[in-house]
Amino acid sequence: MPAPRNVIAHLDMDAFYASVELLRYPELRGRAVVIGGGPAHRPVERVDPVTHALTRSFATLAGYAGRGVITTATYEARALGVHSAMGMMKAAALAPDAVVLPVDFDAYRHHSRLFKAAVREIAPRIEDRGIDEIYIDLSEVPAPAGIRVLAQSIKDAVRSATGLGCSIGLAANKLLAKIASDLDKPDGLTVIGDGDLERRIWPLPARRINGIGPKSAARLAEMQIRTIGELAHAGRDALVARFGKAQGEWMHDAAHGRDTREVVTHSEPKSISRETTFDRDLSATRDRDALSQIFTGLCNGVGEDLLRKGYAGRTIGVKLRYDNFVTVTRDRTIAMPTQDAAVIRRAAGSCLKRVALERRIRLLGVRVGALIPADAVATFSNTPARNDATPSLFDTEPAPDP
DNA sequence: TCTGGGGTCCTAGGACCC
DNA sequence: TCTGGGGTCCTAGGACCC
Repeated sequence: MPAPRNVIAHLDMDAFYASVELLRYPELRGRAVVIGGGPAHRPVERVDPVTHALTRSFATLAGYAGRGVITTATYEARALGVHSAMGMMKAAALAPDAVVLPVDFDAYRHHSRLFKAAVREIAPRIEDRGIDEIYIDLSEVPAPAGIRVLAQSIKDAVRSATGLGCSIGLAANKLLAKIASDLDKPDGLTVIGDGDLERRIWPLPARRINGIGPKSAARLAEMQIRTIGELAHAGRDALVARFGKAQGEWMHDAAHGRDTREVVTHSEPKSISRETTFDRDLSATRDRDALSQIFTGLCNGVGEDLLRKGYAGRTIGVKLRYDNFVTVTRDRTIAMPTQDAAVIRRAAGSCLKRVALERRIRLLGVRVGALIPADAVATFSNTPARNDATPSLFDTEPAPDP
């Protein structure tokens, strides 16, 4: 009888958005390409009237003006120092000749479904981690030729289903599998076995642990902790003293490669939101009409999303970001879950009345949380809500403006 | 030339309840 | 007329991830 094994894979698509774009524009292969910004930078196509040959002209970063960040860069662009989340204008200074393409989420979602379906054919237990990543539980999947061969067959299946490459990390848990998938990108296949922790994981920066971000990394650096190995030797008590019990103990365990999280094959959404950053910062007084229109549009958008996805929610909130990048949120819980844009707008409008509107605003968002499936609303048992501002049927007051 | 949009989870204080 | 205490809900902010 074979010993029970725990085999977890983390699969990460290589430069996903950019790679999907290269499927349609193969002439860009080998060039620095970045994805980001709005539809204004769509390539212009021209058919020669005589030869009927199709030529496309692409926008470059040099001609880019406006707000926005890079969502994905090809490896050629990354070699020039451009990376995701970088402002477009900063990227333009580094790589003026890089081609810019607008984001096309519909296309990425389509290819996302394709690659996940291909993986599911081989290994049905997968956990969604967004559009371009999954964890795969391979513990029960037969691997007569070994797990490396099994992982390679998954990579092959993804490529034949989509034409796209991916990197896979294999380990005994999600934490190590995630680190492993990043070790040999692109087109990687990395196995982290029981004896590999000290040699392959400990030299890495602490930041590579999923859950240690820039703030935690900076605080660790203050303690002279920069690598995962240094974190492992830091001592539980010192970490608990600095970060609190939960986070300190978690960090210590993570540095020792310990992680007991399951692969979660199904989850329900907790919130649905829409937000937008304006082309220029808006004033609540001078741009009142524009702001009001945007606000209504966001509420309608969230309402549509709730309807389409089949959810209703009772915590309605707004988010504002001022010109100085300070962000505030306000929310309010109503008695009955809703998916009605007018109800959302009324509740969100009342939240808006509780924020300062002196500074100029660069972002406005609307969120609905505490979701339940829409078909469960009829049987929703209403725990008497405090602070309840649900408008009744008799409430004829017009919806407040922002 | 600053810094998107969609999410999740955690913390912490106050209200409220038993 | 100093000092309960545990549990849940609500709200605001923050860290982090893709």
